[in-house]
Amino acid sequence: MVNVQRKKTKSPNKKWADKVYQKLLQQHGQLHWWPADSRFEVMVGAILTQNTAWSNVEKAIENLKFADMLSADAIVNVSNVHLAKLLKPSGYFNIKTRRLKNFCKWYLQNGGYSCLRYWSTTKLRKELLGVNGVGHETADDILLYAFKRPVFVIDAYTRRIFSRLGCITGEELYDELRVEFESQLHKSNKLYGEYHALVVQHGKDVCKTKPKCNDCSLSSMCEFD
DNA sequence: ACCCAGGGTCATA
DNA sequence: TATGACCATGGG
Repeated sequence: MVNVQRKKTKSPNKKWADKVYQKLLQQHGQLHWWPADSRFEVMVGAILTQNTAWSNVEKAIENLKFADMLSADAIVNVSNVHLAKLLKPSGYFNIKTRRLKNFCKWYLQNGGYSCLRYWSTTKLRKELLGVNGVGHETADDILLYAFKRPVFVIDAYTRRIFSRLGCITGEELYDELRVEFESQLHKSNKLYGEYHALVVQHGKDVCKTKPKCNDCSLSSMCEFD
C-alpha cells in the first residue's frame, strides 16, 4: 500500500465566510436586495451598474420607466440614439446601449423568463456569458437576483474586504472565489443575496479607502491563521 | 480639480 | 494567461 491520499486540505475548517457574514449582518441588518420592481428590472440594472454608482443607474432606470421602455421588446425595437439618451446618466451610454440590446435579443430569442426559468444554472450561466457585454459578475447578479439561483457573486468589494481580512489574496480568478464562498456556506439564494448586499454596503460605508481598514468592525476578525 | 463607482471587451504580447 | 486602453456620468 503506497501513500494513501494524504490530501486532507490543510485547514478543513476555514469557516471565515460564515463568521464574517454574522458580523456584517449584525452591523448593517437585512438589506433585502436586489432593489427593483421586477425580475427584468434586476437584469437591466445588473448591466447598467457595471463600474457605475447605483445612484446613476437609478436615474437611467427611471428614464426607461417614464418612457415605458422597461421591457425587452421595447429595448430591442428602439433606436440606438434614443436608448442612449435614456441611459445617459448611467455612464458608458453607447456601450451600454449595445450591451442592453444584446442581452434583450438573447432574452427574447430564448423565450424570456417563462422559458429560461427551466434552464439549469450551469447552462444559464454559460449562455449569459455568451452575450457580449455580460461578464462573470453581471451573469451571477442575474442568476442570483433575477433567477433566484444559489450563486455567490464576487465583486471588487469582496476582493478588497476579504483580502484585508487575510482570508484571500484578492488575486484569485473569479470562479475560484465563487466556489470558495459557495463551499463554505449552505446553498441558499437568500443567504447569498443578503451576503453580497452586505459586502457592497460595507464596502461603501466603511471600507471606502484603499490602503487600510482602520476603523472597521471586522478588524477584530483579522486573526485567521 | 481629482477620485471613484454594485465591470467588460478588445488588442497585444 | 495577463496586462493596458477604453468606455462616461455624477457625487464626494
